[in-house]
Amino acid sequence: MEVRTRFAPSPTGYMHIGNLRTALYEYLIAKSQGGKFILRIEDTDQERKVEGAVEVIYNTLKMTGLNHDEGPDIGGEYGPYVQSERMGMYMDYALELVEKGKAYYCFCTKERLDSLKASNEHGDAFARYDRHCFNLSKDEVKANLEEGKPFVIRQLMPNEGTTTFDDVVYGSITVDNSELDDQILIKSDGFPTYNFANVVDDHTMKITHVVRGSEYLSSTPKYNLLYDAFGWDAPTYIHLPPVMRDAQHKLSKRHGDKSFEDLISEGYIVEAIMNYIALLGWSPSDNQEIFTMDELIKKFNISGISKSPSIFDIKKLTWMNGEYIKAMDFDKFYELAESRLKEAVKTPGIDIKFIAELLKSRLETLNDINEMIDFVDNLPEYGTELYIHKKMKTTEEIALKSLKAAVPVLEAHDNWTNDSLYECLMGLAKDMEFKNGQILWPVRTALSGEPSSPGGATELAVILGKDETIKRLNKGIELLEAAK
RNA sequence: GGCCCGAUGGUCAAGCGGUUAAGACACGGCCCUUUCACGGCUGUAACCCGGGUUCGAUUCCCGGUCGGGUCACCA
Repeated sequence: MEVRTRFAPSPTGYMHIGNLRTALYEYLIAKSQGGKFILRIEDTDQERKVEGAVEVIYNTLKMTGLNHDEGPDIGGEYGPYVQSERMGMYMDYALELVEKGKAYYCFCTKERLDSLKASNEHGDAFARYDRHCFNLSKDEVKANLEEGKPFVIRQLMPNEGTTTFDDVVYGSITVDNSELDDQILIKSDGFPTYNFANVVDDHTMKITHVVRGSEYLSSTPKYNLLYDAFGWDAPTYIHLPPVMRDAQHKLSKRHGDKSFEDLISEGYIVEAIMNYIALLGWSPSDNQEIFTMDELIKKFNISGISKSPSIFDIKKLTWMNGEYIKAMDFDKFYELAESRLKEAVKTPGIDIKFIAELLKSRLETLNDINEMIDFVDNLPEYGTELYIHKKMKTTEEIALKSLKAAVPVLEAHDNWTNDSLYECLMGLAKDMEFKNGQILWPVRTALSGEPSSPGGATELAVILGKDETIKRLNKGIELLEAAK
């Protein structure tokens, strides 16, 4: 049988990292077995409707390469794929259950339900419905309906025995049926509850593997009973442990955790994000860590999914992002970095591409760019202690000598390329009987005004050009003289 | 509170009755080097606790602790 998984997000306007990982796993489970990945939009909550939110979902799937085989935008055999467009069917299915004696009308008012809860000794959250309306006779039900009394339809749970289901990652789980509440299937406004719509949709869309967060683990017996009531085969369940911010909190946008688009705008690479979240809760049978999507499809297996929650570690993502940047071919990197480079360097005539080459192996995120090269436009204020470097064997005195010697030599030098400049300064070091570092470190420092820079002395000289280089060298001399 | 689930270094994680308990991130050190970064080498650091079962438990069973989830006319 063909494997069919579905991603069923609510359009909230952003892509939550936990949801994205769920989508990834759903995609991988389907694709690793040659199956189909379906997109269904769960927009029944009209109050939470957000403008443009569905587009965010389409865009994210497109960007990440999680291409769906069926969905609202591309159609398919089992549509519609937007839940709000499927409203007609749920009532019929619910009535079918009433017919079969597996569900019943309930006319209880909110007030009665509330008082039921209030009288519960364990607190209002723990009260189960008392089946008051299950005892209504056919005639009473009929009379109520004719009267136009508002009603809901409830699922009739067995009051004895246990229900067991198998989850691929958590194994066999059994609960007492007495724990199960007669949950509402159809609300008084005629709309289905999520629980009911989900089962009907998954079945009618022929979903074979239901992949979702572990928060649904405890309601799964109810779903299974629903499948049984209809006489349908239940799908294979794959529950996923949550992605956490720390040991006790799930990742949540509301508490300031980053969404997918936040990460992108902070300079993270799509592929790195996907690679990283693939490893949050799943591990391959070998030690591979860097994966292309195709490799993931090939290597993904459900048995590698873990049961325990994982904490989202931005540091490891950042490391991985750096790996992706380093491995990327230059043209692609330049394309991604260009706007940030141009934002960071405004001085005309600067060779941005050359800077990009220097930066590529030094960046962890694209957002590091600005901070790393803002010295190009403006030499920062710096103290002369920067000239002191133990390993380079430099002191302020040596630095002053170096800079003073370097200025005339460089003024006379015309071939302003890295190799030529390097040769030139090395020659100077030799003439002065200085160590290489004793020339190069002071020059680098004078040119950048920073303790570290994305290139050495000669590279910075190339970036800045001859005039600016001489100017900054003289500035360095001035500062060192003043510090004497 | 009832029920369900989980627990290996700071983090991600391998492990599936016998191991010197992998690997990665982070952190420290060393090397390379014109700083930084890259690269290479290296170090610190873990089986939640108590009972069983067993010749032998990180691994299996039971109890506890801690953490999470769930118990809506929300999804």
